[in-house]
Amino acid sequence: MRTLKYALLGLIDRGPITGYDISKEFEKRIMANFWHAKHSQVYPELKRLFDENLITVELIIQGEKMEKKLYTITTEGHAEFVEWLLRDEPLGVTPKDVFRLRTFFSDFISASDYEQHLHSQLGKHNFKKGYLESSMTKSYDSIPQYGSKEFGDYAVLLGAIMREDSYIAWLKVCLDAVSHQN
Amino acid sequence: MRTLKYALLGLIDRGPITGYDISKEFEKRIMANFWHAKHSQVYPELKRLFDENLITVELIIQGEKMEKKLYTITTEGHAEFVEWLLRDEPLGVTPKDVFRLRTFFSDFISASDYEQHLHSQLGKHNFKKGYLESSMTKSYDSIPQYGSKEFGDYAVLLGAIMREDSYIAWLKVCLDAVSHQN
DNA sequence: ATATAACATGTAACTATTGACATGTTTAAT
DNA sequence: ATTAAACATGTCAATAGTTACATGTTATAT
Repeated sequence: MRTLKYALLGLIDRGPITGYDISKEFEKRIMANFWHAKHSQVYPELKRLFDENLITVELIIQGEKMEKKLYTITTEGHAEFVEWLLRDEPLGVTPKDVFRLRTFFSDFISASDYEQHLHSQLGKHNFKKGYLESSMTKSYDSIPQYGSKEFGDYAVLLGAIMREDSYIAWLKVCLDAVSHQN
Repeated sequence: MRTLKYALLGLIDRGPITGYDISKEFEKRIMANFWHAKHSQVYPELKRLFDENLITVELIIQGEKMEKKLYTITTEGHAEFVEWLLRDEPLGVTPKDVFRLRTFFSDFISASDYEQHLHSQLGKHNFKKGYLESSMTKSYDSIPQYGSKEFGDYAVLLGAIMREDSYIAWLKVCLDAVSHQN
């Protein structure tokens, strides 16, 4: 499906960007809430997009001699990206989730061991939710206008918070069910 | 991380099972709500678990001559599985989501094109939610006791329904935001 | 009877992803 | 001055996962 290709094209279509900054998006920024790739996957894919004439590259020097590569989208690149954006694909496979897998097999461990797991998970998801909510209040006090870059950022951030809320609610239901029974 | 290894060990630990039935779990059953593997990945992994002495195999004949392989867990296999179950691992990377990726880049398409996408997604997730809810009402009228196989089944099914609910709620917020602005 | 779907097990080639290796520069803090 | 963190770009080996190829059996419906 080459989804990484389109993730890169989208970022480059927003304006010239380096491979390093693209990798940062995947690892620390808003994008990390729904896509991920290591730099070892990003650099070869950029090379490939260049070979396919979907992006161009400009070598620039930062400071004394440090080299950077600035990638820019081509007309074909933009066309292919928008064509992908408009596609309506079937729902992909449900995402894998190791904690749900452990829950599925929880009958192999004691109620108190599973309860401990649930508390640990709750802590991690509450922490993540807190971080997401602070990003939200820091950046937005109202819903950005559709058509701006900010709308996309806002929508996926909101989606990430709602996903954490739902996960936390599920963990609490599980905790309730377990603790009322031992 | 070899998570597939533990997913297989867990299924086999519930009782002797064939590779075919394991594949069915991943593709059609409750398990499909949080893990997935094709039979082309399952068969080689079973071979590997056998080589590692974590499972044993018994060849049985179904009907006239059709061969089946029944896998059973060994003492070491059970020990390794429970050891994994009790592990507390850090939160993995956030799952990839192509629709969130499209939303992130929605400023490249018109409001009405994005609105159409949202309606399509809503249809798919509502359908999935309906299917999950019918499985739920068909199988459970109360919360199963912790420690039973049924508790795990129930918990992950409930989690899947809550996940769909949250996704649908998010799609509706996006739809609201877009339709009030064009 | 016969066709279709489900049962049953595998391999091979390819794509996607990760983790480790490898190297060098610039900025900010002490 | 020096050190640590961040900047910046790559490769390589291994693991994970998908798609297509390959083959044969049994049960169910027409």
